[in-house]
Amino acid sequence: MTSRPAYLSAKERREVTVETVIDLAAEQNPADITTGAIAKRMGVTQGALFRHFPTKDAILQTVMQWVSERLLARIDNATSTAASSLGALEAAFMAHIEFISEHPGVPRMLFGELQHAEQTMAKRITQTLIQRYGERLGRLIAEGKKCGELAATLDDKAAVTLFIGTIQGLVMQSLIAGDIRHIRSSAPGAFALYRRAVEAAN
Amino acid sequence: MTSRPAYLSAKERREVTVETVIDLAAEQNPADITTGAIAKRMGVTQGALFRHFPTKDAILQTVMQWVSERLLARIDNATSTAASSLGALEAAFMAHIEFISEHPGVPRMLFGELQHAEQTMAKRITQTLIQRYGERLGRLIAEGKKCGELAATLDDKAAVTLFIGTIQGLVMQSLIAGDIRHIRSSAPGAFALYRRAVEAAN
DNA sequence: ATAGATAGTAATCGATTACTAGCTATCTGA
DNA sequence: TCAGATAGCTAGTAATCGATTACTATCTAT
Repeated sequence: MTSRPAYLSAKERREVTVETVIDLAAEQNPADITTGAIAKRMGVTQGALFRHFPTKDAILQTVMQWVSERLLARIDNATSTAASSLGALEAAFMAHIEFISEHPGVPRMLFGELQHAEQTMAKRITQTLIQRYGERLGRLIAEGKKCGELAATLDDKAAVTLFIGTIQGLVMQSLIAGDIRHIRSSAPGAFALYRRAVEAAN
Repeated sequence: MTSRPAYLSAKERREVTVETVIDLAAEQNPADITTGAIAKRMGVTQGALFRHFPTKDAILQTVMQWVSERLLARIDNATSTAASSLGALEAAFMAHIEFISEHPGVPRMLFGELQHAEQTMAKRITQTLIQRYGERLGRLIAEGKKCGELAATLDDKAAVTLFIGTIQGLVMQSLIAGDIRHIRSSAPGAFALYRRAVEAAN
């Protein structure tokens, strides 16, 4: 029986903090997540957080960085094994849905960060994430048009926006239903519609 | 030169309060709108608000009620004059975009309310709004399928979700760009894609 | 004109927030 | 083993928030 150490290293504590914030975001409004709530969930006093992060925004920065790396890695991994452009888009779509299913707080934090008026670092990281995400999608779409799989007349930017919007619609629906699990079962039908919107006529 | 009265009636003050909140939501995170900020914008002290509203949530309730009535009225008006189901969907889409252009804070407040974990009255009103909105769309879609204008195999619920998602995607794009004005010019292209997704093959 | 009703002010309250200082407990490496 | 480094705790701070109270200014109906 290995007893876990009473103290965590700085690195471990930071990792646990990130996971805790993401867990909390799945249960409550990200804007209402206090440093006290994070600490309580970790079984630590509130002041202890500030041994490892200078400010609360630094915590959120780290969280969004974590999200950014993981999500983009999943997308890259999913699209790399696809045979066609449309297949890659579908794989990316499903990978994103899978990621959200595992971390339901992520889309809430994402949108929450974008809402801020001030340019916080956390917001900047979030904007960069979506920008990179959009670039990857744009590449897939351009590729699909070139090889005739997608409609030649397709508006690339609109196709990217619709891709993100399709996911966002599913997220919103699950927010209203109050049950994130439905997002997995609704995802194939949602992508089928997206496919119709972008694919070439046959 | 008509000088406006020093005091407003209770009714007028409530109306001004609603408009002020919607204005503020266009500029900052709805979650960060304080009673002090609302009062300051109105040129009144913070305590004065509580002459006309028992709590802050009562203010937000009134705001969401205002949004609900106005938005649904616009949708109903837009769809009533349309010749076809697809035309009605397009009219509803454009009416919604127009509403958002006039009140950029509205989609932010909507999403913000849905984020809350607790079942506040303001959240309940927001859920009802989206439910009614969805019902109207569902009726248009079912009608379009019956008359052969939309694909017979179309998944009704997915079509409703995608409609809302398409708008949500435009909102998100404008949040990132930091400029709500682009939503108007991007809207036609976005709806063109939606149309491709739902219309019957020809 | 004036009395009652109502709209707004000034000041303050208690609760909550992010953050900090000073101390203690635990870990780690020579 | 033991000393320096580090993780965590206790107990605060100042600032901010929604809400209340006691009072004043303005409006309105007779």
